[in-house]
Amino acid sequence: MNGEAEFLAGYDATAYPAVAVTVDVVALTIRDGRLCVLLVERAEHPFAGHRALPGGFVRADEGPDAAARRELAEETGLTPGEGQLERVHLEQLKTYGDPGRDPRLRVFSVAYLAFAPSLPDPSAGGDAAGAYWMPVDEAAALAFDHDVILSDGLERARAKLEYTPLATAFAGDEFTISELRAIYAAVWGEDLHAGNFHRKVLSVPGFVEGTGQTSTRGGERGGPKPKLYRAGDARLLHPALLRPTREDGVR
Amino acid sequence: MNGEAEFLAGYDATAYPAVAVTVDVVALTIRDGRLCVLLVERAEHPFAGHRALPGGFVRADEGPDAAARRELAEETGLTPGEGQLERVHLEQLKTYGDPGRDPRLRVFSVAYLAFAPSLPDPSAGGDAAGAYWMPVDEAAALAFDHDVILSDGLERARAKLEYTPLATAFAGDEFTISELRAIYAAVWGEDLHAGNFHRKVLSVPGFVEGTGQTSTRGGERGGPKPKLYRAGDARLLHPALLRPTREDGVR
DNA sequence: TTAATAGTGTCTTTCAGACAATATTAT
DNA sequence: ATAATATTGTCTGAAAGACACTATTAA
Repeated sequence: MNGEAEFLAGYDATAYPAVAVTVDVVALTIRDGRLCVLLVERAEHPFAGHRALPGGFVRADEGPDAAARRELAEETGLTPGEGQLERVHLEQLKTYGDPGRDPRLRVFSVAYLAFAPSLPDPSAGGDAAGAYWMPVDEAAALAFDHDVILSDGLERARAKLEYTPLATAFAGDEFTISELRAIYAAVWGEDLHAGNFHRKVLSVPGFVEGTGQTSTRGGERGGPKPKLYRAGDARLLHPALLRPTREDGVR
Repeated sequence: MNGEAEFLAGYDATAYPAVAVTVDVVALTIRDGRLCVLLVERAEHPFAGHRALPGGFVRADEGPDAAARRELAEETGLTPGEGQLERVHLEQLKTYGDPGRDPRLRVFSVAYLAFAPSLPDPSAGGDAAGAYWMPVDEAAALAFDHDVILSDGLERARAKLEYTPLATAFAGDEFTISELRAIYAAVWGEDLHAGNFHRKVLSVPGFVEGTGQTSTRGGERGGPKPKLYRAGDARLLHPALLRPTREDGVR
């Protein structure tokens, strides 16, 4: 059968149950050295009082990418055009559409993954009274299937840090190698050897480029003033930075 | 604003334009040493006479995964329960939902990627008179945005072969190292060094396991009888088999 | 001074890739 | 016999990881 073709040729919108399409965003940032996710507090049933990923309906005149960026802007209080929101890395994660995942009607949710540099508390901007950043290891019992979505997003984020330079999306314009290492440590949940990490990062072509500048201060507990770097022009890391303690082969 | 929550609380199905959700499948197989994709011939407008990826509407009682497997079964003539269809690897690829991608109504398509061992011609089974396997390098000018979906699917497939043992999903139950190498060559579009590939495959834990058997015949143009292997229990290849001529870093 | 950090050097092991060599089989 | 293939061996260079070392700075 010519599935889609045949179906749509005879499609009558009123003959089928209503379907809604939303976007949900797994927005990650680093705060105080911990990996945090943006959550909202639900006011309405179902799951009233539960935490959930920020999200909303895809409007008729926008694609899902635009909807995700709009939702992220609404929840974080960032406004388009100032460069901040544009610097947030946003990519599609996966679509969740099992029957019953929303008790009210059939909802397909296109989930997105966002990497943001440290942002002000979302309650400051917008009307998101119940929005905040929460460490990912404390984020549980989320509404709907958002626990699964968050888990999938974290795994994707951890994998992406291996073979892309996206860790720099968590940092400011200029950063030190130590700050970059802290990002990897927060996302992967394990410490990395400082010396080997330093040499490795500088050896990957296009990962970072030096600014020629040096930080005005050393570390909080001593140490020399580190050099400053900015993101390079590589889109893939080669060779990749592989996670350490991944059990071989995953049988 | 509590995006999804607020919206859905006040959701009235008749107050919003109709939205449809379909699945489209990029089903890949190897035929005569070439990577091929399953296509259908469209009979109806729009894009009548054009080729398209097989797909169809997600029914009310099934999730998108089940819908994709059902569509694949309908187009290939494979029937569930015989093991053949179950051995096809199927994974979600990406969702496409830009306004205007279907000229009739708003359609979100959840695309899937399938790896199948060599299958009979689809015209034999089912009622898919206009369905066939076509080499991917000849598949162009597809309906809707299916060129983009196919391109995304091919890139995903090429990447997956690097760090997963999914190449074995293109092979039969038992295969030789040469056959496995031919699969890599077909998907990546470049020849691989026989000696190095052989040693590499056997050195990755859990990639393949020997059957103790030997092929009954050597190659068509001579050579010793090769040993037979089956898929091992690894779900990730470590270390990975990286593609050769990828330009460093991709700036 | 003390302790912590930045950055570099060294060594070992693993692995990728080039290349060679040998044995086996279809034609 | 000839040519193609399967399989193993050898060598070189890249790269990961463990560890050590020096220089610099905050407290």
